[in-house]
Amino acid sequence: MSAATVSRVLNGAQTVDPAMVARVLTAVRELGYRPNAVARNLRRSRTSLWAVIISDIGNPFFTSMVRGVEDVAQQEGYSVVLCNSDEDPAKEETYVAAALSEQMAGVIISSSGSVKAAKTLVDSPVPVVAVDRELPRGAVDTVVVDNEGGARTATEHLLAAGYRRIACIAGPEGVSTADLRLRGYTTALRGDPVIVRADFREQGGYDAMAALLSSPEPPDAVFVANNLMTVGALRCLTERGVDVPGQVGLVGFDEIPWADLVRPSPSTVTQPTYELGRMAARLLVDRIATPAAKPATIVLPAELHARQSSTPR
Amino acid sequence: MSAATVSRVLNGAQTVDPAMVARVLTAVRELGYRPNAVARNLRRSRTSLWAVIISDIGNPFFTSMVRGVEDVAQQEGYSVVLCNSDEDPAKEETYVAAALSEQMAGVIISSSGSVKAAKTLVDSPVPVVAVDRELPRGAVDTVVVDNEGGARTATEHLLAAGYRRIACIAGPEGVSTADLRLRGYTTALRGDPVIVRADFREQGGYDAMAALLSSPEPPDAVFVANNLMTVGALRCLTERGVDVPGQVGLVGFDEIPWADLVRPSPSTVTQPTYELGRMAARLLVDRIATPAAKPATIVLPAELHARQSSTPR
DNA sequence: GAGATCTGAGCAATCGATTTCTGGATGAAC
DNA sequence: GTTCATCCAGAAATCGATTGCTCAGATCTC
Repeated sequence: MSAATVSRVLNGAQTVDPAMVARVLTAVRELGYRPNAVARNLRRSRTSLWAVIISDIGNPFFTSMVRGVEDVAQQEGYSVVLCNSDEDPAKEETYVAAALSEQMAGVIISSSGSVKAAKTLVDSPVPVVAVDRELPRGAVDTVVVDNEGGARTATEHLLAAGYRRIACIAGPEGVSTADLRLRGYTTALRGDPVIVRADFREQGGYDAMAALLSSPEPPDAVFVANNLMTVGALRCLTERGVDVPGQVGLVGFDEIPWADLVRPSPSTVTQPTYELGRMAARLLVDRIATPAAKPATIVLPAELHARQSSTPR
Repeated sequence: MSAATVSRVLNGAQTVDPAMVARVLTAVRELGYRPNAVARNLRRSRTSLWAVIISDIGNPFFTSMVRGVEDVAQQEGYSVVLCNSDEDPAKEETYVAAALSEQMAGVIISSSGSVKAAKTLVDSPVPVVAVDRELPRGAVDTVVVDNEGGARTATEHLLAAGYRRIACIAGPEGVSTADLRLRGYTTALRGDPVIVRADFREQGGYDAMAALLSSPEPPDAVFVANNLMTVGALRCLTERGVDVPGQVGLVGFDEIPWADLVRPSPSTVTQPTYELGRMAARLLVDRIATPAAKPATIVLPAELHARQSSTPR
């Protein structure tokens, strides 16, 4: 029999005689034949792979999000290729280039801020969805949480709890989540803002907290703009024997795994991370189906979980 | 000019005139030409992708390991496709089939126990490395930690600290790490073993701990066979107001992120997770270079980090 | 200056599956 | 009995880059 017939059988074409179908299937089984997906992709000029480009695979925020993406992908017949840019724009550009070369069916990206990578993506015909962080200057489908609102809520919560000198450990300039959370903080704050920029990593949070503590007028509370920096700040405080929340109150953005087992347990603004990934994947599915549709932006709510670290004074 | 010339330029062949090289390169730049990697892979009948099949993307153990794999991969010119089997043999089989169809250059797998997936892999020509968990019945390159030794050390540590009725919350039967850690525990233990099997997940650890506490003769210490179950056990203990280590001592296998911030901080047997991934990647590189070489097994040491949860009596 | 050697670019085959086109066999209709 | 529609399987083109082979033109040798 010919290859054409086999192909038709394996792709479920209707125009094959049942007896022939049976013959093909037994032959496939006996020979252990496995179609070459590379050749198929070339001929069809499309693949069934999505690239998900995230900026830190070690951050539980992203792993939960990826799970959301993955579940939808599996359901829709796609596989997910996870790319870890490690907050490095050069790595991000490499992965974007690879995704385009490999003719990926779609890209979901949480930008580490590379304008070049963003431009390459937007100029390409590949469907793109931005998740968690907006794509620099890109008019693409986007799923984010209400970063500004969440930060405002956190700051107002600290004010309501009686803290007065509230500092902010912010993220890197140019990353949309960092800037929006900072704006939420400054908007909510009465009095002068005290801002330390850090890098969204644990050590950065530690150093920023240390700097705040050794300033002439140390704050009586901090709002920390992401989970890893919150851990760093907490570690700094406990190492130096600073009483939390007695001497310094604390609220962090993003959830921390097993936050309830940490003492003092940190109050956090939690995001629906799984849902974030799920929505991004849904948008990608829609975009692939109708490439010309107008880009949508979905904003999901962030929620305050008050724990020990911000007990009212 | 012909496509052949362009191909030679882009692949750095020596047989092209410098003037021609320049012409090609400017043309490539102006047209924004991007080679189709799918076609290249088909022609060369190999790709530059590795599949890394792990059993739980939410477990920080794996994310750290993946980072180790990734760093070597990048260095060697490979990209990493991360596949999350979620401890589901069916999913694992799907991913293995996909990896073979897609002509992946290599596979690194932490088996969730599917014999079928293992057999498919071993029978295929694709280079395979097992990491963290041995491949069922597979004679392939393997990188593991000294699970039995680590478990023995943990148990002996509890004995030396004065605990006498030491129970074990073990992992699922048939998974090599679970069985070896259990053996280490029984070997080290003097007296009767008390064993509860669970599923390596948080809820499983919680339930197992609850069962132990409500038994007629509750243990005065537990050895928990992985990190997620350790968290579950700890949560159970703190929720019920059981003093740790006063009433019940605890040592867990695997590191827990920010364990030092948890109160009481859990003693753990830590593995060199990053190194585990790095070694697996190195083995894969070697295997790709010399497919006929004899399979190697590398055993890395596990190290006890004593913290508050196993303070001597 | 004739023949040998070398360089470099194009032609064409190739990877393996998909898909359009083609034609033989079968059956129905008149 | 002839014509025509239908069905199904095989032949062949195709996807786009790579690479062995070929050959024109340049360079070299004696």
